[in-house]
Amino acid sequence: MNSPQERNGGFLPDRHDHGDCVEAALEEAIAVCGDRGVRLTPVRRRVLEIIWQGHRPLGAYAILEVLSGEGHSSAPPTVYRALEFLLTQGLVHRLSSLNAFVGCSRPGHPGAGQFLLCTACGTAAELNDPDIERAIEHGAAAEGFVCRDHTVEISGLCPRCREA
Amino acid sequence: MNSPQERNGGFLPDRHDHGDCVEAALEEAIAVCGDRGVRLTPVRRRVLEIIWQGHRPLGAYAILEVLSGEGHSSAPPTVYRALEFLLTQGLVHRLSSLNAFVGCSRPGHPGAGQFLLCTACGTAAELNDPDIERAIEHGAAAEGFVCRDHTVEISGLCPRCREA
DNA sequence: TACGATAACATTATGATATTACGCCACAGT
DNA sequence: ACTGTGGCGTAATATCATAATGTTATCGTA
Repeated sequence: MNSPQERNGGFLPDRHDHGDCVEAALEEAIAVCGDRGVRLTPVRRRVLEIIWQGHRPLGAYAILEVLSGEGHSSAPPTVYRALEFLLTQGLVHRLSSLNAFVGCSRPGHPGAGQFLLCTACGTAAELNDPDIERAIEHGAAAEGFVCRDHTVEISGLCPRCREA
Repeated sequence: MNSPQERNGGFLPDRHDHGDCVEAALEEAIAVCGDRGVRLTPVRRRVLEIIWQGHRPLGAYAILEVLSGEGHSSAPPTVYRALEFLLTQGLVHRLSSLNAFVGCSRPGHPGAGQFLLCTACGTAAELNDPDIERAIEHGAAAEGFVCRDHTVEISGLCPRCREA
């Protein structure tokens, strides 16, 4: 287990106790929401769980399918509302190159993060590399541009797939 | 006018001869396609022109609308096929955070570039900042990840909008 | 407990983006 | 002229996301 500040962002070993991952993410989400006085309702909580269940980005309609299969009467707005909440609270990230969502490994922290997306196995890893952030900030400033947000999504092969 | 190697990637002054921009982009595209023995057909050429007509990213359906308004009988596949060609030849870039397309300022060169997207006026500027590329490559390598491609899209305020 | 305000949610419909499938036609090489 | 290929037109459909409207749940207040 990593520190509570940065959990499971990187590529993980073949066998880790994934139940623990999900549980830890949930506990932290509960804590974050509690601190902020916002409500992690059952739907929101369940969506977060579903997202954490894989270490790979999940599309909104894939989440919807899981929800629907559980008896929750659900339609797209249900999922998108939950996602919007989770995004706002920094509990998940949106990957625009995949139109998909992934759990945030540093909830409660600012910053957009950078993502490594394996095109072979679909897993995602989150970086929070200050050098990358600095380089971006610097490059933008050189053009007189003020950064508000950034999307950094790197596709390629993860350590495991690279060998195979 | 900039060098033929890097044209109009950055934010431009209020009044520049935009007809020249478009014309130069087209000439270079013709040259690149000629060198490679691929065909810049009328549809492809016209789509490239339309994209270059603004310095802002344009959605596929916006392009389609322009084409349709010109008597070309067009449907989504027409545009997407042209875009796919232009992307393959490195003549345009796709901005996944906007689902939109923008002319490449360095056609014929490798690399994905980085983009500054002004949320106020909608203009886009392309960077090709080696420091950013290095930082990304380095950060990825530290995770044992092999980069194939990357998406770097920075949203914020361009120099002009920042003042207003 | 009852009340009113607000946040969360359900439902239906629709908008926006992108692709599949199929067939025709133009053009280059023979 | 024949033929193979690539490019394009067309219709249908898949995929991703939001608008609009009304209902239900929750919370603070009395």
